[in-house]
Amino acid sequence: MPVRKAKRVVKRPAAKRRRRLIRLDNDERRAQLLAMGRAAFTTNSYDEVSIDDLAKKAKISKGLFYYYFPTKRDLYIAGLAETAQELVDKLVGVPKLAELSPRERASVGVDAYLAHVSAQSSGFVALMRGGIGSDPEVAQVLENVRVSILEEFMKGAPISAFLKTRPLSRIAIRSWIGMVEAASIEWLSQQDIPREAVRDLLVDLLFDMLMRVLDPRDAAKYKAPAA
Amino acid sequence: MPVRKAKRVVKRPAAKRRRRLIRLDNDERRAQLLAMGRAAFTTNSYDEVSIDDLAKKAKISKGLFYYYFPTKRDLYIAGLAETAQELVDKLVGVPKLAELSPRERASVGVDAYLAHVSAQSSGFVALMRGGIGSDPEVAQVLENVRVSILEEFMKGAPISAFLKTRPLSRIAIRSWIGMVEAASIEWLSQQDIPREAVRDLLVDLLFDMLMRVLDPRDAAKYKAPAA
DNA sequence: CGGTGCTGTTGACTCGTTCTCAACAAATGT
DNA sequence: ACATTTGTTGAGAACGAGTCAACAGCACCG
Repeated sequence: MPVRKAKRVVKRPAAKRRRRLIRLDNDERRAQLLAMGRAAFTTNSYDEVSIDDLAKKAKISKGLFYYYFPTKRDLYIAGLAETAQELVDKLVGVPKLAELSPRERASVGVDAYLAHVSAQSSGFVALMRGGIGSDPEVAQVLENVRVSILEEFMKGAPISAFLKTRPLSRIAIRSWIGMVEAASIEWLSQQDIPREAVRDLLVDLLFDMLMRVLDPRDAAKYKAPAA
Repeated sequence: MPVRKAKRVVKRPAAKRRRRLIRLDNDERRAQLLAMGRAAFTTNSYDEVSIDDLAKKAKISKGLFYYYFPTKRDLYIAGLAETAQELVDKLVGVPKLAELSPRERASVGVDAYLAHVSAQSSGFVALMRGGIGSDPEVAQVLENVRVSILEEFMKGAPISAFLKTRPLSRIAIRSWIGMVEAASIEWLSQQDIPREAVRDLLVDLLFDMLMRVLDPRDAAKYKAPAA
């Protein structure tokens, strides 16, 4: 019979006082870890965050972390999705959106977006920078935010119709979104610009863009004031 | 006396045929590794690329890699900088740029940019997605690209003056750059849109933007054709 | 031709990090 | 009292970045 590797002897030194386990409800613990993870990822980059540290700060064993999240990436993505959802919720919560004209709707929406951005600045930057380079799941989260937001505050305007009929308009809309994000980030890095100025510029350019991309007949409806 | 771990005996088995070393010139090897690194990072994300693998593919020891690059990050950044430089060079190489009107210059510049983007699609995407989330050096490389390009094909137009006089114009320009990048990425993901259409849209919107941000007196000079 | 010094090259090793797993303990039945 | 479920632990496997002392190829010099 082959020599089996000796079973590891788990000796429990009687002298060492046993720390009483703290047993939490499943959801609570998960929530705790998720919150701590989000905090960590907004202040540090992905690799800088170590599960060992996280577990230490949460006063649990590393093993327990993996009982709740299969991988570190899952924690990251879960946090990102939550951050993203908060942004969407904030915008969806804007009251009376449906009653306004397209232009007013866009203005109120962009304003709410910028308000959120400035309130959550570091969280927003963390969301945008993506953390993990080109992870498809991360990209998906960002994609969902963009689509949700547009769908929401462009409801009523024939945006979805454009997307289908004119291929260029899809690019145009994505471009404008890219513009909003770039503007937000730049705006955060300067203190002194009033929100309304940024908002008006973005809204004006949105309609400038629509004018150039839409059928002339439809475009007339959205005619923007000249500069 | 405690049992000391026996010193590892470095035995050179006579039977084992010694592989003759391949000794390369310093620059050659560095170039080889950089090229392989760039290839790896354009098809895989930062963490997916392992120096062990890279060394294996280059048929060298891992130690040698670190003789040429102090860290993995350095390889990454060196590659990124090269990719970025290629983009800048391409645009700077556009002939007779100085002779054109601002609008034509912008148009030619954007066109060259888009041409490069479509030729180097995966390289461009790799450049934009940044790989490492919020690394300051990576951000610096991207920043340099943007500034160089703008400086180059906006030479003559009072861009730098705007940046100083009107705080909003800084945001406006960054926004437009964000727009160009977003448009490029979206354009790459659709096959069927002619380059000229994207180019014209971007240029038109650039001047729409200038109209809204500039002093009315200056703006008159850049009046864009209506949609 | 044999030394000598420089430099490209090796491979084993350290260290840190993600992720695994069998044993264990606290609650919850029955 | 005993059994079951499930939150929890700690050791360690697996792997990757980065280090280091020794080594080999080559040019130069006598």
